[in-house]
Amino acid sequence: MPELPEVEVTRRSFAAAIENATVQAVQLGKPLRWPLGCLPEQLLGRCVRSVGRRGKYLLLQLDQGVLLLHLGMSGSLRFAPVLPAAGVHDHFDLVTSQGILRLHDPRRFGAVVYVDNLAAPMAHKLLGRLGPEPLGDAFELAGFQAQLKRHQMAIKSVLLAGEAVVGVGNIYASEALFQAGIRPTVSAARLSRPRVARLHAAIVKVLDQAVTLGGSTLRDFSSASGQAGYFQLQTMVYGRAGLPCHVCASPVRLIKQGQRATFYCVTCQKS
DNA sequence: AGATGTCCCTGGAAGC
DNA sequence: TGCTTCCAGGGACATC
Repeated sequence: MPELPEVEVTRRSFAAAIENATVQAVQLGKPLRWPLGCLPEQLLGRCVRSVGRRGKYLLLQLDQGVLLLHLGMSGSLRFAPVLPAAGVHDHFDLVTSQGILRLHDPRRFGAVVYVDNLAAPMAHKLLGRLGPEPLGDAFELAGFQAQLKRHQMAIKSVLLAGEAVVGVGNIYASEALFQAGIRPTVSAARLSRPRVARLHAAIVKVLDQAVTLGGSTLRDFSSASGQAGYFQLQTMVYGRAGLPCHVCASPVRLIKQGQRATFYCVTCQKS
C-alpha cells in the first residue's frame, strides 16, 4: 500500500519528464473514490507546470488549476510515451504531448480531483487539515509535542489521524513506534518530552530511509517509469505477528486499534 | 469539542 | 475442488 515514501518515489520518477507537457486527451475508466470535479474536456490544452506532493497526495500543477492524485491503497502510476490499451483496472489516462500518465488501481480507493483555485490549492478541503510534512522543516519537535498533548487517544491512532504529522500510514506508524521503544497503546498526551523527541526522530528516520530505498513497503510497487525491484526494507514488526523480534527475540504481538492492525514488541516497547 | 464507528472496493488468503 | 467469508488499507463522514 502506497504510503508517503512510495508516493514520493512515484513523484520523483516522472516529475521531470512530464514538466511542460500539454494535455491532449483525458480518458476515464470506472469511477474512483471521488468525481473528477470538472469535465475532462476542460483539461485539454492545459500545461503541466510541476508535480508536487502534500502528504499522500500528488499535486499536478497546471497552468490553470491543480490535479490532485491519490493512490489509495492499491493505486500506481505509469508515465510512458506509449502504453498498451487501458485494462479493466486502468481508471485514468492523462494523454500529454510528452507521454501518457496512467492511474492503475484495482480497488479504486484512489482518486483524481481537479481543483480550480490556483492561488490557494492547499485550502481545498482535502488538503486543508493536513499536518506538517514529516520530511520538511515544518515538522519541528515543539509543535509535534504540542499536538500530541491535545489528544488522550493511543499514540498509534494519533499518528494515523494525520494532524500531528501527515503521511505516516499503518506500516510506518508501527515501525516508528518500535524504533522509539514506545508502546502503541500509550496515550499521546502522556508521553514525556524525551520520548516524544525519540518518536519525532524515529518518524523522520524511518520515512527518510524508505524514500532512499525507493518505497519499500509494497511488494509489487514500481515507480511511474515502470522500474521495479523495490521491497528492500525489512520491517522490524509490521506483518511479523508471532515471529521473533529482530532485537530481543520475543514474539511480535498483533492487536487491533481502531479496526487496524498494530504490531509491537512487548519487551522492546514496554510503555 | 473529541473520540469512535462505518463505509467505500476488490484481490487474495483462509476457512469450511 | 469449490464455495463463502474475511481481511487489508486511507480518509470522509456520521454518530455517539
